[in-house]
Amino acid sequence: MDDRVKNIINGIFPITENSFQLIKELLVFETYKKGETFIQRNKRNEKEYFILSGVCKSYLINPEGDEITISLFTENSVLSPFQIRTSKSISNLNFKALTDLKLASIDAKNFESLMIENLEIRNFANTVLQNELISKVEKEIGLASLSAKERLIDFRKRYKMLENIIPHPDIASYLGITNISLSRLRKDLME
Amino acid sequence: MDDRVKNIINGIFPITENSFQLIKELLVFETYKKGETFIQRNKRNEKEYFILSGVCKSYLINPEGDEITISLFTENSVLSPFQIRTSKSISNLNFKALTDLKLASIDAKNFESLMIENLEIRNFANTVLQNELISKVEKEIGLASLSAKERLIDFRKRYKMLENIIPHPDIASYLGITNISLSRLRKDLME
DNA sequence: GGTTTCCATTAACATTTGATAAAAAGCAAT
DNA sequence: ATTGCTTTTTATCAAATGTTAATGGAAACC
Repeated sequence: MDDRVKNIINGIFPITENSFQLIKELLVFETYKKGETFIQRNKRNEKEYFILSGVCKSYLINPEGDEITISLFTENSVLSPFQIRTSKSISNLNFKALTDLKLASIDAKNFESLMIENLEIRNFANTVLQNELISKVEKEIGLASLSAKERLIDFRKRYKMLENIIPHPDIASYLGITNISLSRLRKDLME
Repeated sequence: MDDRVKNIINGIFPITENSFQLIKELLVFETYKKGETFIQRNKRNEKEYFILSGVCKSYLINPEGDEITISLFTENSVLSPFQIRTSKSISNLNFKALTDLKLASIDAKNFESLMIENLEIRNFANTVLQNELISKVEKEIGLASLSAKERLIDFRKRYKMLENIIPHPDIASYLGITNISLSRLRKDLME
């Protein structure tokens, strides 16, 4: 299991075995069942996560009571942006498992201590932050310049098999449409 | 003019006079006329900017040849995210002045050298990066969960007088709608 | 001053998307 | 297999948005 975390980190910013040992000692493993909400709004989350297997989403609840999918997080990625705990709107986000989920977590305060004393870990965290920003800008570009049908086509490229694994309403709200409209587009794209 | 830059920096992350002097020596002042594109796609931009006055946008050109507004940047803000020069999609962005524009620029390589040797400046740059990410997530939340009319209402709150200053087609594409639709919504909101 | 270009609004029509309800298809547990 | 539950699809109608084109006005240019 530890090796899975090492692979995730090295896929983002390679670090030495010594640096990884510092992280390894602090790792805690967690599992959640499909449908479980494991971070709730306004409950300060003081952990960073590595996704070992499964898919989850960040979401918020609109005035009508619907869950709006903001981001999707897949296997072998880092879940929460490091260092960002100050924004009110972001702290309102919930996180829910969309499939059975295996996570490795690390206490945020402990991790920040590591960042201060270890340049490699700091660079890793900074790279995560940059990647987050890049992916946001890319999604921003997609939402602003593509039609719903084009966004679905783009989604299929970026998230391959996810359409067969997670509930369609979650995909639909990620794309900014209803699940009925998603169903129509799916039919449309089958010719 | 230097003081303007100092105020912008201190509004984001306060630094000492000594640290500011390091930046001050490297500042170059630039002006652009309304409508000028001052960063063009694929021409690597090796500067960071402080916006002293005016408004500008980042945009890309879709296959139909239309300009799609991605972000708006207003007076007293920092324009380009530090350290992010690697993403292909982001390097495809253009930047255009939407009003007459006064900028202070600093060579990116020089600035990075300052970041390495000066902790305050590094923290400032990191805060800019975090703020960028926060604002992207907030925009993402808005685009996914609000109707076009609600997005316009939100836009008016966040950008106050901008609607009277910059061309409506730029606002419309920022909101993800056509300028004709924007015109209808404007009429609608006047009751 | 006059011309030209760009911008904002409006109208008419086509297309897309949303809302609601109902039917069909999967899936899990017995 | 059958029963329930959830998810996905389909149908119908209403609302929102896009497209094209025409109009009027403001700003920029010569």
